[in-house]
Amino acid sequence: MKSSPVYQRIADEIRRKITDGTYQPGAQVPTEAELMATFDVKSRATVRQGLALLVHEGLIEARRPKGYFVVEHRLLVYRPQAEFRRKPPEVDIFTNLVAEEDGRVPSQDIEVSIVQPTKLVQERLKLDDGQLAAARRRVRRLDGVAYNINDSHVALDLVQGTEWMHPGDVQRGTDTVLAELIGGELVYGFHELYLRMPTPAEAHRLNLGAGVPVAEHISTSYDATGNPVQVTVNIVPGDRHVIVFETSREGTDLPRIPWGKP
Amino acid sequence: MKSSPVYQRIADEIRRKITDGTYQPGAQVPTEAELMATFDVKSRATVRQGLALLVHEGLIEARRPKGYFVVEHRLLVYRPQAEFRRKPPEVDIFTNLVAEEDGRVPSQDIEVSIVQPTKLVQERLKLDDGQLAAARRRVRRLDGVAYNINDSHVALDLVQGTEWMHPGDVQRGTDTVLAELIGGELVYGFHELYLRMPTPAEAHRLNLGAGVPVAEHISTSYDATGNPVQVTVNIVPGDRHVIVFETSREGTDLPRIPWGKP
DNA sequence: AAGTGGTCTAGACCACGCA
DNA sequence: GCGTGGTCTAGACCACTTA
Repeated sequence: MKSSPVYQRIADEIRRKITDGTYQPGAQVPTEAELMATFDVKSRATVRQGLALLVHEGLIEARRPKGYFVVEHRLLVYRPQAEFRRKPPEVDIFTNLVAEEDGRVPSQDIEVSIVQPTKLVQERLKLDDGQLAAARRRVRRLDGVAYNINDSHVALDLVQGTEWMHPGDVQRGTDTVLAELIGGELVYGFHELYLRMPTPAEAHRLNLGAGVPVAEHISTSYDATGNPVQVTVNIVPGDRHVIVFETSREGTDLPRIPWGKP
Repeated sequence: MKSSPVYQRIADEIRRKITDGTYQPGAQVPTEAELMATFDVKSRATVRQGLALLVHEGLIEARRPKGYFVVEHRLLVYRPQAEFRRKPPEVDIFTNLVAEEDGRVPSQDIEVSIVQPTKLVQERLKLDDGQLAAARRRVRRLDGVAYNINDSHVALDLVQGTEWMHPGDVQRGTDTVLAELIGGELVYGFHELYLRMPTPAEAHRLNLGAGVPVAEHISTSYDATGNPVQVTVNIVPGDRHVIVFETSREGTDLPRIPWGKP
């Protein structure tokens, strides 16, 4: 049995007090100076190393010049398949989510452009080399703070000059527009979730703390003939969302099971 | 325009070379001593601060005494709903996953116990206060290295003395056993994904690097009458898995869309 | 103005694993 | 043995925010 480094013991002690409830979410933990005293450590670097551990675990955050505080999270429900569960999709998934929260005001920035598709998009949409795509980029906010990033892509020749490319809210829903254009509903969704730490650009756009991972959610929508129509890349921050979906045995109707936050 | 701190510039420079392919996955990045020279920095602490940034972004890892290296990931497909897509589930989801990889040997440690249910389990299984649960804990490995952790819970009185509590492989599949016990299939699954950094215990059990997030995947299975039967908590490391699932419009059969890794 | 964390210096000794 | 990163000391000055 060898003893662990001092900075580890500092982190372990504070972590224990967080998980056992001694330090509640939102409460302040000791300052660097206090920790130097209680652990009889001679250098700030040592206690800072311990605190950095907890910061990168997403347990605490620094609020200068107050000190370090236990983080508190308010999670929204993020439902990848929601668009398939109501017909027609009279409301956007996002506004639907927010309905479950009270008194917070949703908004979104929308930006539409014509792009050379990335390899990711090209592969999933089965685009020919050189074929262009239209991109509809959204940042969705609640009371002004960004909640997630959502970039949809379709083949340019499908939507050029249509409502899909309107850089603002589309009342009927963009999926309805797409359904008209292809002459049929989007009936099938394929979802991939990649878990990783955010890039600095994402962390900046979404105001993410140091210990907050994201899911890169790539959703590909198909029509009834099995052709891919739309690829959407969502960046979903782990500190604001719980991702929720349902599955059922083939040939079975989904029972409606109410779900409240745990 | 104010200039960024030195350790930021060091991290930015190396990150750029990783994302643009100058440093390929598995390649070594400059050592601390080399970085001190090229950035004309006087203290190891400064370059270490920059490298720590990249470590916590999951981009590089230290291999003592060689230096720092760009991480490389091999992702397995993790399909939360797989159990609902074949009948009977002749193979376990996990062994099914591994079938998509070649030449790696799957194994699992299984451990069964009787437990006081956690609040998480109690709520989802709708257990009465004091009602006990059975837990079936698995660590699933590939070539000996842990890939994920999987703890299933059911009401004790449902499975006491049955095959479900056998602490080893159950050839017929535990879901088949459950179906027999309740006299009907598990037809519906409700899935919650929480993204976070691992606890030190999880990081140790799964051998996770510093910048690797996990998904806590809570899957609740229901029978045809809408009663919850089983709650499974999976810890899914982001550096070894892509989480994949499908959705379809109500009343629509899923087309079989083949999927290769991107 | 005071106190917090943010950045950086200039050293020291240690632990580990490869040649 | 040698070079790597891991841990720690003992300072310094700065930036920010709130009281």
